[in-house]
Amino acid sequence: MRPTVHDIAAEAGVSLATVDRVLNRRPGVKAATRMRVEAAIAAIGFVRDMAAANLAKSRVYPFTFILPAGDNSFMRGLERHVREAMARPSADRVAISIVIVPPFDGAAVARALDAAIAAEPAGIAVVAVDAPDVVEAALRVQASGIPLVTLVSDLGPSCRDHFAGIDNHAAGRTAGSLMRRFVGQDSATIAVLAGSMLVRDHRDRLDGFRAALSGTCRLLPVLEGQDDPAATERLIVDLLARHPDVAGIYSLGAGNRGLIAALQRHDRPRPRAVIAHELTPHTRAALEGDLIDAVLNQDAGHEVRSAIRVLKAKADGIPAVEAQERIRIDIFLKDNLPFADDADGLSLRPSGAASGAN
Amino acid sequence: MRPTVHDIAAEAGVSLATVDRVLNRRPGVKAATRMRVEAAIAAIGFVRDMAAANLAKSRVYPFTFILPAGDNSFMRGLERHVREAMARPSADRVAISIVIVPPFDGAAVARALDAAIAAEPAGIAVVAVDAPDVVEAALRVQASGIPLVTLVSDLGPSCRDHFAGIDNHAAGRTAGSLMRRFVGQDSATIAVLAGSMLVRDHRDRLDGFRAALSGTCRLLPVLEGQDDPAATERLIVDLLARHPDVAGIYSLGAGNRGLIAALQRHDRPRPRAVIAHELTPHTRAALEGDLIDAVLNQDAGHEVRSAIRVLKAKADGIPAVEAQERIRIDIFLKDNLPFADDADGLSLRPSGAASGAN
DNA sequence: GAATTCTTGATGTACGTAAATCAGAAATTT
DNA sequence: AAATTTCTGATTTACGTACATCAAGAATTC
Repeated sequence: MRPTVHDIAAEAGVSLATVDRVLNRRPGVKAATRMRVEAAIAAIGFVRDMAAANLAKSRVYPFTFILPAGDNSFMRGLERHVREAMARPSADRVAISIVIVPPFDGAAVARALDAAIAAEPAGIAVVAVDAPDVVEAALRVQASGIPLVTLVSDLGPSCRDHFAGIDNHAAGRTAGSLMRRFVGQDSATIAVLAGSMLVRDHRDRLDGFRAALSGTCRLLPVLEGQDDPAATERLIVDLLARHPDVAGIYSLGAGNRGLIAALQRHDRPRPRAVIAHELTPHTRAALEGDLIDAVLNQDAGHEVRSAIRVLKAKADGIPAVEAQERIRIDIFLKDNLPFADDADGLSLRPSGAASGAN
Repeated sequence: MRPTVHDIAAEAGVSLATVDRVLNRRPGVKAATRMRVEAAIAAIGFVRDMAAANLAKSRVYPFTFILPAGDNSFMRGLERHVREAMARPSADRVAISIVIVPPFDGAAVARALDAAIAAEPAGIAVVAVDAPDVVEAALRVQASGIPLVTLVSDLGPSCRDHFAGIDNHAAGRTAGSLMRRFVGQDSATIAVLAGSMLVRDHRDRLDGFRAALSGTCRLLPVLEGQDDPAATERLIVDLLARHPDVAGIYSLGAGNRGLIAALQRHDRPRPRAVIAHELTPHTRAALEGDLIDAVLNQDAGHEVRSAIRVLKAKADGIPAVEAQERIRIDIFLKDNLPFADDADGLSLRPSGAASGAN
């Protein structure tokens, strides 16, 4: 049996009330007595039963999640994972409210942050847009003492407590390495398709990609499709027409539907290597249909669960172990695809078994 | 506030005792009353507070983990993860005892299983050796009603309740796809290095690898190094001497130390593509030093946590959601390596922050 | 020495569920 | 109708912790 508070009291020769005062840092204990109790705690190796403690406290953690609207598969998958986390009874005593804001709209995110502050939650998670007014709002959040976690897309390290997302520079480097190996020859022509250079994660990926390829391939000017399927499709069709020698395409944003459509329409052999980001129903289908060679992915479920864990820890005043919350960069080929309802943004099944833990 | 048992009682117009009888399937409730209560549960959307329930039950889950001895980095990492799971206070009420048996020794595993049965744990996890006496012992475990999970290496599906490990055929296919892309040319000469064809996971990986490469490359006869560094090193040195044209090496077993040593000693350019399994300090160093191009990995921490979750579920009579417990096949290049104490088998740091959740 | 503060103990209630006991009520059998 | 069995209610204790209250002793100040 694990030692309990009673065992501490017996060991230290004090009453339960005193043990409680020490454990919960309540005033009214002489320094000498406090040390006796702490020695007893260490001696018998007591660890607080958090389940019982939370039960007694009947504590709830009200969290606010701010997510972008739009039909971006990845973001909708993210939202689904948040909703699953809300529904999951094991995710104890967290009460999440979701706020949806227009995509790529810094002002809207800033407003949502201020509204969240007013509601006084125990923590806020936000898919950030890297704009000055968002930074200011984030600083206001921190000033009001509410823990703040950025999700997927970061702000500067000084204006949030934690970033639950991947190292996008490393992701770009990974894409670059794969690209170099996949095209198989030096000085090949490579095209890069981004959503917008205004978002930090896209910029970071591009930097990493360039670094990994430096000197070995010829990079065409970056195409910006604004994550819009139609615009992206036009860009790619045009690219393929004007550069028949393109050996590889790296799509580092979310406009994969347009890319895939263009590749599908293309009548000549497609570029030797096509690498994209985020495993969605579309990229999955493209992988399976050999239109894409590799997909780099960040597991939205992990990110959401990690964000919740970190917010909880911060709310409890426990420092989160950063190393433990690092999000992996997954590489998927058609051969190691997980099942559809495991890791995807959007399940194609009707309701789908909740992908609870991992 | 979430509804409680009291709310059920009020809604159904029965007493708390009756609600308890229904919830815990105790006898002594008329069918009609039981249905009223169940309707009430559904109506108010009651979900049992598992934390409170376990507290009240003061239930503990004694589990036995049977792991192979030896200096195999992956296995030692696995053991470390089990010990971390034991130490973790959040992993509630599981009491794990670890049994170490000689590696590749079916008889020893079988004896350990029988000994475990005698101790009557709430569940057993075992790194299986695919031998007839192990199968028989596994069947005895099942006959005694104890849930059994195979870890990393499987037995037949009929003699265990669950397999906590990767789809090794898919892993082999993935390696094959990468290999084909990395060597970049058809009809290249590829060597395969295995531990032993007697273990199921190695066989499966080879099958998958062959399937992915079928018709495109020339596979040399499989080298069996018995996961022994010295023997493996000799095999590889000999291979490189006799087949200077080898374009790729796939190491599907655990003898990577020998492979790496041989590559290090090699004075001519190494084969274009070297792919290995399991991220350990050795393979990590080799990745970083460009001796290996890619490492396929199964996350030992995930596997251990998944095994525990499944055993717990089985012990509670709840069917585990198989899809949710599927273990990913990770692909690591030097560019997307996680930090050392994140996912590795063995941390090189002194004690290391426990990689608790994920 | 009295008044005040600080420290500690004793005790009780609460959280949501489990589990046991005993007493009735209702339904069934004789 | 009586005896029996089956069902249901009421109540209590427990799990491990949190938290509040009251009283009493110890230490401090005036």
